[in-house]
Amino acid sequence: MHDVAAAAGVSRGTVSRVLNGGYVSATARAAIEAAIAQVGYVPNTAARNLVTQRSQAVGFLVLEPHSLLLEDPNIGAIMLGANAVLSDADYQMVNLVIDSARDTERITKYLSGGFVDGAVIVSARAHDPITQLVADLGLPATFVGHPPDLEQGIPFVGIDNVGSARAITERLAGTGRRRIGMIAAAVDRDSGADRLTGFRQALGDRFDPDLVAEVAFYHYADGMDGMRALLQREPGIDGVFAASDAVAAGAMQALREAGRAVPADVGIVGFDDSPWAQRTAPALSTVHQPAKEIGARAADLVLRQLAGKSVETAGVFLPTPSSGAPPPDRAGPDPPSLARRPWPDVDQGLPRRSRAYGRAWISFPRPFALDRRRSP
Amino acid sequence: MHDVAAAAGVSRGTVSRVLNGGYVSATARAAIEAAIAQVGYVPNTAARNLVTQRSQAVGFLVLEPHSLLLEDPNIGAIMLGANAVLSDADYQMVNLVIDSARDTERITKYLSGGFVDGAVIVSARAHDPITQLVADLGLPATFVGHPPDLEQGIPFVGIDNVGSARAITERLAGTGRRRIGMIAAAVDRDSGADRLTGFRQALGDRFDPDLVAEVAFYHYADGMDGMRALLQREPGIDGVFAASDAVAAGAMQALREAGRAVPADVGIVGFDDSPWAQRTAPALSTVHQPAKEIGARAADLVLRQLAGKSVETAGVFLPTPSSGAPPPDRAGPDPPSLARRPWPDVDQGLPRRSRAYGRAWISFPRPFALDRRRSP
DNA sequence: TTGTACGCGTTATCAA
DNA sequence: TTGATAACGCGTACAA
Repeated sequence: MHDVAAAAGVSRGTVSRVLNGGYVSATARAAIEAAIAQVGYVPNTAARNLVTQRSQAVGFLVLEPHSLLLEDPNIGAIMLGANAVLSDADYQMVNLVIDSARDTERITKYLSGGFVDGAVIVSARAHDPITQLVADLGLPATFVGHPPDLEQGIPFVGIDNVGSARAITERLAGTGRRRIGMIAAAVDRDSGADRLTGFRQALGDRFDPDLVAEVAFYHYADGMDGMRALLQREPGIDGVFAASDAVAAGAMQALREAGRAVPADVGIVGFDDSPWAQRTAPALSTVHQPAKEIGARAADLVLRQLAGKSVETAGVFLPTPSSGAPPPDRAGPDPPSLARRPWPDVDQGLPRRSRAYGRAWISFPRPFALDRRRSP
Repeated sequence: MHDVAAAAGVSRGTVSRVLNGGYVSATARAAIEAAIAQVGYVPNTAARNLVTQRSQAVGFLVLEPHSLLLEDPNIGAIMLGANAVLSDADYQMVNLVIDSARDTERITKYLSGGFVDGAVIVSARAHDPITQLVADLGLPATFVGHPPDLEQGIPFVGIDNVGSARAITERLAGTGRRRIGMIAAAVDRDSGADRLTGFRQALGDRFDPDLVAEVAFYHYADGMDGMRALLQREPGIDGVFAASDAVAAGAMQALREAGRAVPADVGIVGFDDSPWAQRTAPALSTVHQPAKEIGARAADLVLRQLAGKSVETAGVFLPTPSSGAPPPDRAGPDPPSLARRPWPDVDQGLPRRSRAYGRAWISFPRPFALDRRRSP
């Protein structure tokens, strides 16, 4: 900058003003811009951050194993949605995966060091140290999912996991399955716990804790393990609610290995409406989750806080999968009915169908992939 | 820091010394550490960066569409490998996806602003502006894949795509297929171009340009499109080399829709040995690519430059898939033979088998998934 | 409209 | 071993 000022024959203050907007004469501005181009000047962000106390960056915190970032298209889609909003506002999104005590330590430094102005936090559990840190720092943040009770005052955005899980379980039960189990993943996260709750609610008296296999993550491999466990406990199982599509895909693999036909012998439903749901054979019925929009809203809530606007700290529930109304951008004037509507896939653009069922929107490849009467 | 110094009754210089290591008396150190805890002091990284001219962060640049980061387990695995090495050295990896002119602009600022000390660059093409920027900045960097000719002096790490593609194509041809096509993705990247070259070399006189469908990305959807195009051009096609496993999975879906059986009617091979390869039915034969290690080596090369060590700028070719030797950590004393060996999957840990075939290591789920004589 | 000068929070140099 | 003090590169209040 010194060089630029010298080349343009002005003071550094004037250079700074043309960079940031201030009263500058046209001649001075022209001279400075020429000098900038000539010298190849780029502002030093560290110095700017130091004085402005801002970084123009927002962290995207994921409290899951690194591998899940690749496995789980749901997290990926949330990330994409957040990134779209952030880059649009000229913020740089910084991915921060916390998977160990060492990660926690390094990222604690990162967050407190002024590297980010705010954060979107995914998969936080109560008592996660990072959650506490964000609160202590007063870092503008938004949770994806229910916040731990501690952190009131931090907004969140999510879906009605309980209602959606209940709805798809009821649908599964409606196909005449008698022994219905669940592969419940990540019950230490609110999403996992809520989906289990919804499953339990749907089954009521018929709920059998023995038919719930708990696994750690929304992971293909965990789906295989969970399904094997269920088969061992109850060979007569004929229906399974998998906590995510990836889990469902793993479960189907385990069933194939066990020689069970899907959906003839065992019906499976998933959750997320991710690409997994279509790439299984047969394609999965699943709950549509507006993952990209969740990410976008979460990022937007961070940006609003950054702009000093007021924000509802109570939380935002996106309507698509759970409120009984179709997603806003596709909503017709009528209340949701059983009429089919075209539905774009999460990220492939392949046509699917969705239907309001109870309080949930369920996405499926055929009228209903599980109906025994329709499968050969 | 001022507060800490005051609370401990020392100068800021002494505080800085206990933070960064220097001669400090035990009593002073104790007093300062107590003060740090009491005040809840965290160093300001922006200020530190300003004076040290370092950020302890390394960028992971991907010059692909955002969605590919989710779709392509290969990029993901490279990222994981890089991140493991970087976090181990207490560097923060920052993900930078460049997918538009606006991204380029924002990330240019980010890179020139001192936000990162170095970069791992994936999928760069010649003449990518970012490539030029990195060279101009003198930013310590490593390319994954061949570097564009321009940027000599920047090291790279890759595999022998030509040789591997040739080997697996020869294997495919060896199963008796007569009309063999290729779905060539990303031919504007070196990996895509090289795989096409290898395919062409393997077929020699039998190479028919009409049987090559070029698609933009290593994408499931592109695989479907490519396969449809091939089927239209040559209904009698009976073998396909897909440029990646995701492309192969898409191609299989298209074949399924067209009523062709795999591998009975059409044999397919892929590339990457990613989870895609196992989750298709039947599972794919594919070229094993040590993606995690590629990422790790690339990150390591950046770190070495940062440490001022000399680095071979010519490039590193990892031996696993292409050099004719088995991967270092699993290599026996003997030269590779046709004997089977157990092989852990890229990230699932499921057992697979690999075999040296010509210059490439090929990973497959059965003796050879394509052998017609072995499939019903 | 412009230049001057101070301060942002650290590290590094030097003399003590 | 410690304490002053000068950078680091920039934004901005203030004076001109």
